[in-house]
Amino acid sequence: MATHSKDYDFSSIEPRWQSRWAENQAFTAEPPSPKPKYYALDMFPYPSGAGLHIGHPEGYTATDILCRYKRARGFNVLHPIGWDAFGLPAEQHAVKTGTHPAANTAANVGNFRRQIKALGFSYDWDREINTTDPDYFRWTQWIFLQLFQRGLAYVDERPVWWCPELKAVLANEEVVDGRSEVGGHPVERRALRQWVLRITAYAERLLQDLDGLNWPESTKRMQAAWIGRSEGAEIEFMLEDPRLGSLKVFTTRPDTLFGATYMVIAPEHPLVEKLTTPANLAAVAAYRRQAAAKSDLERTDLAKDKSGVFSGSFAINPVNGQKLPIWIADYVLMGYGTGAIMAVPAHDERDYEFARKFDIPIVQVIEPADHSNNGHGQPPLPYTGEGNLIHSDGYSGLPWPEAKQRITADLAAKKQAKPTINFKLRDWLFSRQRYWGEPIPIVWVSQADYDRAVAAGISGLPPEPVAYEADGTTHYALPLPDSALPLELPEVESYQPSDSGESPLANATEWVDVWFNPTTGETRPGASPCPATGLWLSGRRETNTMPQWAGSCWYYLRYMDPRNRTAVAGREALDYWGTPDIYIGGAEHAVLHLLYARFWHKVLFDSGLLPRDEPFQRLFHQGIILGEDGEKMSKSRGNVVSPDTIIASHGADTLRLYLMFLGPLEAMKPWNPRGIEGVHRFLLKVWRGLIGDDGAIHERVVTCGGHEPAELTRLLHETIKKVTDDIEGLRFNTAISQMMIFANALVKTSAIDRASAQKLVQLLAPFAPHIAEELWHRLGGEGLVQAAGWPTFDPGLLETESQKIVIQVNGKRRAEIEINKTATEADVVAAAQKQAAVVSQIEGKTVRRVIYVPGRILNIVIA
RNA sequence: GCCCGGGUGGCGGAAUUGGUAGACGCAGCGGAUUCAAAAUCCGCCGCCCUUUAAAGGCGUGUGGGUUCGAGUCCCACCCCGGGCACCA
Repeated sequence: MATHSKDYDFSSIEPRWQSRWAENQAFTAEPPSPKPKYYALDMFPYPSGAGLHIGHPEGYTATDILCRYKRARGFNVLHPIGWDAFGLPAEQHAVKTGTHPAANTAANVGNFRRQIKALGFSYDWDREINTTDPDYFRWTQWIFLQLFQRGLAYVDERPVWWCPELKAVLANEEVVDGRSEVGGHPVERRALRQWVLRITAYAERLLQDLDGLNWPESTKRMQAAWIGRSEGAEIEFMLEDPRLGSLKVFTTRPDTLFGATYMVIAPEHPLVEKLTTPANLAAVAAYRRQAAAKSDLERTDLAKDKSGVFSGSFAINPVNGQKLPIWIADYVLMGYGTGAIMAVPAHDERDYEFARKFDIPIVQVIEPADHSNNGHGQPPLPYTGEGNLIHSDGYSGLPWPEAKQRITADLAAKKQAKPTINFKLRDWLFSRQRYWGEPIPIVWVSQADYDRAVAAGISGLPPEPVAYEADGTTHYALPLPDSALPLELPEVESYQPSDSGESPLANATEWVDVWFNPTTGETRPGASPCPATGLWLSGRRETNTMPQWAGSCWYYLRYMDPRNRTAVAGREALDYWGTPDIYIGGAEHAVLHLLYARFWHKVLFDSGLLPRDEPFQRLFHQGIILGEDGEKMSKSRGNVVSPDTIIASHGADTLRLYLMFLGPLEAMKPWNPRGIEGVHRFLLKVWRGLIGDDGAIHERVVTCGGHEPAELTRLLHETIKKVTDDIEGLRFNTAISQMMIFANALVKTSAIDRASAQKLVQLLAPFAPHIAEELWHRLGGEGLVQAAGWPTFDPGLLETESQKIVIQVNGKRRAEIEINKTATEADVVAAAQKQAAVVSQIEGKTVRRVIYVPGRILNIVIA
């Protein structure tokens, strides 16, 4: 079955073994069994037209090494791949060419598949999935309906990013610095009806559960910061004019309440109109118009320069009855807390800046605790550090955390405050006005029809109806029953969104306007007469589609049981495979994808569908591979390296090895085209160390024992230990170094036992599987190398009788001695004192101290 | 501005709990082989002083500190990369 090449001919060896693996179904995951399982997950790619980027095989090689290693160790391995194939680039291509995005997507997937197969990854191709496949997105839609039913999906008018150039609505994450992420076109704000998922309901758990995860700390911190939990209190301020009621603010610093000198409400705050006195009407109106015109970008970018107007009204400070002027300013955001604050300029940088600009009094109420000791006057304001209260009747002298508790409790007793927790995390804007996404399986009906559906007892309804108002009528959301899934995309004439921003689906009137039977999910064209029998409602389909995140929120579940027709995945598969044992992918998904997937997973866990409440126990980010010039690879820079080129010139094994040898997996590292020769030479060295010029086994490989030098045996066992430890720790670069060291010894040795040679090949197999299979076969190995198990090392062989001790004088290395392991400190000192270099250093000096670290170092300290 | 991560030869990078800095590889230099070249093999390869060698001095971004001993720990600073950015 091996090739007949005499020298290392990767171009014939690699395809040969790839087809052999396919024929043998070598990487097909076994059904659930008592065998231990190992599930390694790659972030599946978006199949772009550009083909595989060198960064893809970096992470994929890492998981492949782990999987091949685990298979050798007897694990039942699940190593799947698929395609995250909905998305904007395919849609834009469709708009441009008029061809269906599915055609383009299929072509790209074909290209990606070819490239990935050429790298020899041990994927279970029977489990390949594609998010655009109706058999797949049927379950994406099903999960959406679970969210809907649990009251976690609702509709709302939301200002969204509209890009006139792309004629598309963009999500926040697709807008960078006021421009579209794709193409860099300017964007503006528009209010549109949107689906929103209530991820904030899970904020607390999403934050709490980060604790137990084996993730990069930086990623956990980023998620925690994104969720942004902050503890404080909502405090109610009565308005000076009691007819106007009260104003609620959120603050994390109730202890500074005596320092409040004004209030601020956001320009969008509902009380703005009531609070504005006639004299200020014009100024306020002008300011609101100005604020509304500002994009979020401008609002944050011009952050340095505070702006605002006085409303003319006052609020009453609940602790001291003082009158506080109420300002309107856009540095307060309507979307957070109550959209109103109490401003304490002495202890908040933003309030300080504002107060200085508008000449508002600044009252200090906290002083540093050690202030009285240093006696150097007041701290510079604004002072945001720790300290004790001053100028706060009844609380002065208290440390601030205690004052915070007491003031909150005292006001709470009077029903003027309540302890509150706020999150920065916002609900997830879940709809897109696009064609190439999962249709949202919802039909809109009138209130009367909704009531009829309720009366008919249809299932899947949320606790509260989801509805919106337009043109004076209210529309109610009815879910498609499971039996009507998948809801497929209709054919459309144009993929171009309308200028109004509605999805291209809105133009598919036959699909959109229907007679809908909420019990069976059946529909009939709306233009035809209402069917005579059964419950038929006049409905309009939802025309928004889901964002690209949807399909990737749960794909790791589908891999466990990808052809299941009746569930996301069968219970047995879910219980056996659990969740991935490792998930490797780029750090660019640190927040959004990983947070959204955690959210969905928790919802499904709450539905009793999943055995565990976190999807990714262990997460690892591979680093970015930069171009030769140290810059990010990009077409425009012309520094892109294609895997195809390298495979053609050096082979997949060399590419895999080199990607791992570049540096630590997590590091950002530049591509050096000359470095690849080094690892290629290493493979050649292994080949020539084991295979003679005639293509037969090299004469140094002996079958009868006793000829292999003990040194080589010891090095082999050191190598087994090092490679094993390094694979477990994802330190592939140093594992390869160690194999190189062994290869250097191999070509110098006169003899190596065949069993030792086979062990070397087994160690190499996860990294460079093709050459390893070939050598394994030529060395007489049975079957595939992965079936041969994993070599173990003999700790006894790693022991030596003598040891090297470094001799230092005053901490500087002066000599080293080789001495028996049984030597005592006195023996070592005596031996050291015979060393010429030591003698010349200590001659005529007094030895003050001797430090001996057994087996390592002897330090002689002299005066 | 705030929060992380990182600065080690010409280059990518190694270095247990603080214990020989520079493993492995690239590039470079010298040699062997060759008519010649490629490939391959052998040797050298942090910097400085020294004709050479021996010996020595200096070296992990900068400046201090702790320690018998610091790439590793502490303090201050500089530079690079990433994230967040009026969230009260």
